[in-house]
Amino acid sequence: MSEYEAGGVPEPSVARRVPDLAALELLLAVARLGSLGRAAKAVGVSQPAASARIRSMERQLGVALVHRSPAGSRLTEAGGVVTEWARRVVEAAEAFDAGAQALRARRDSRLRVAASLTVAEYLLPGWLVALRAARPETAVSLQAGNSAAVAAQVRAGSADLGFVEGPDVPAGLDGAVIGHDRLLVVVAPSHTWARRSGMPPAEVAGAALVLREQGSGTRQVLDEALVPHGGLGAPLLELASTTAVKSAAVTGAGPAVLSELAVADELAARRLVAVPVAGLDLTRALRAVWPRGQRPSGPARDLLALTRGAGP
Amino acid sequence: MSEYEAGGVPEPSVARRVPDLAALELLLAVARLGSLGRAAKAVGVSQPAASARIRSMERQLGVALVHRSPAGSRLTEAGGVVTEWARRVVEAAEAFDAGAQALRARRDSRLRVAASLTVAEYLLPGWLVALRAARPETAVSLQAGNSAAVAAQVRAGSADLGFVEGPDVPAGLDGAVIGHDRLLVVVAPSHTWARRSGMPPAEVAGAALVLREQGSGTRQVLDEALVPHGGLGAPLLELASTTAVKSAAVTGAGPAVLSELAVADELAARRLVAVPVAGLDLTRALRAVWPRGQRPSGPARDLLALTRGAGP
DNA sequence: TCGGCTCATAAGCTGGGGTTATGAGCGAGT
DNA sequence: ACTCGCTCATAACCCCAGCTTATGAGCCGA
Repeated sequence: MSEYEAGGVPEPSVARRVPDLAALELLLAVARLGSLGRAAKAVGVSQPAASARIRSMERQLGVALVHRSPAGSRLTEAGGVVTEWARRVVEAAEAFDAGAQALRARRDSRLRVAASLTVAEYLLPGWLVALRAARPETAVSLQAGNSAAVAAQVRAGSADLGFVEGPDVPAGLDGAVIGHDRLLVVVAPSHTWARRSGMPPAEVAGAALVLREQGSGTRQVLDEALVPHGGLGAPLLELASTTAVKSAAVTGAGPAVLSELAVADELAARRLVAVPVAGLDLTRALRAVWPRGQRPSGPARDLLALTRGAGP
Repeated sequence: MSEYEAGGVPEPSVARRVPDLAALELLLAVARLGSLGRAAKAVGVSQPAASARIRSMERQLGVALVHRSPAGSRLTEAGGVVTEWARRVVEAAEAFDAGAQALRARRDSRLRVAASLTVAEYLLPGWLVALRAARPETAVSLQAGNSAAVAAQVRAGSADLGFVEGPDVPAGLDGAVIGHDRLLVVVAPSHTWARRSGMPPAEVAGAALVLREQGSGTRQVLDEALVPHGGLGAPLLELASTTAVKSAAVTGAGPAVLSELAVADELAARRLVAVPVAGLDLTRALRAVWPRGQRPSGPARDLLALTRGAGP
């Protein structure tokens, strides 16, 4: 739906209906500390400001969130639920922040990481949050690029640790498989395929699919995997970004093929359904890589320890 | 860490470092539409405002996000990665919004749902987002409460569909198991137990744990399950909210016992580690319930269809 | 060369959200 | 019983982030 809003009526944005990040953080602080005043101090504003902010949030949501009393403030039942939802938003923001800081920090960081887009987009932020919790002093810099560029950077010594996807360890590097990325055939729940269990690969190959453009990593994997099954047919749509493919699939444009990492949320929320395809292997390894012979140590080792079992 | 900020120095909030939700939405629109002007229209602001907003976002993050050209605007490499991170934040906000709207909407909605806290906090928002995508016209109202209250509401006809946890279907209602909620013993990765694989239940029972207070649902389940293993020992901490227990565990206060739904994020990001306990069954069913004999139809049926396989 | 798209710049307004200062409940301790 | 210390509320004021409209300047294709 949101795909088609370009010329149409601007759909009232969520931002209008969801409180500020600062307000959500304040709410979490109130939940934790049991008092507006202390929460105010914790987030660095005056007590009246905190009180007003919570009140305007209650007005905006149309629900009482806290019981205010001279003895302190407790969450209402609805407040507790809302707080939990708020926590999810704030956590996503923290991941964003961790990633953004790494992106900004160029050289001179204690740990310089180069990562493929898949890893950078879907896995790294979580690791960075965890790393920050475990080793707050570690400053991480991130350089995102395709697997070849990552390998080059690690080889050149401008990155201490790299993350790549693909079948082989790049030449001149050592590496360890840290997980797998599987491509899935996904459709909107309303699509006919959603009820199929176990499609023949040839039928997938012949169907009109929503895909990334030629040359993208996922497209390559798909092309190769389908060669023994008649090769990939003419695509329905070729889009330039994973996100675009995803929203096309969600809006029911047609079946798409995407990394399971990219669609995990959509699958969980049933916005998309995975269609099992019998005997089609669309798995590729995710690897951490480092200069040959130099086992990661220090910060690189810390980060590596967090990545075990990435991708299901 | 954040647990102790009450009296201390206010830690600079993420909100300061993460752009506005509106800005993130705008970035997504630019990514999707390929032009500042069209993105501006899509989110309902003027083109200069959009341009300025993106620019200030780039300044804030210290990274160029879009290539501006007279032919349109494309994301930079970093911009693509940032956009994906932004998408996560916006999606969490959308879940928040879906939940908040349901909470606000009282009677007269097309679908009145009553849900236990666990379901309301962790599962329902996702379902509501999916429902909104599939059936935008369905207005949902949500009433959160404990399982007894939910049963009462469904029985009284003030809710069309209820979600409860517990071993039995409440009297007078029909129901279907839609998933399971398992309690996990979790510790910070630095804790000694983090390396244990397969603890004896008796050792868990005897240890000083971080727990919810007496009378909470999770506490009850734990108490009962540990009776055959010597009963629950004196807790290390008794806290009033799931969130409080969780942050205590994350900061290393001690082992905690929490629903896997509550700690899924923390486990994924390795902020917490689950400790396997051999032969201890801490699973309880999550059920959808409805008035005896009245199979859900219409909107209730739609929602029910989305809940299959909730909880692993 | 014109028309249509792009983005940039300029000037001015507005209001949300902040501040400080102060008051008013409630409860615990002496 | 009084007072201290916490709670939250109210009032008056201020400021700047972000909006708007109006306009200009590149680039491209017909």
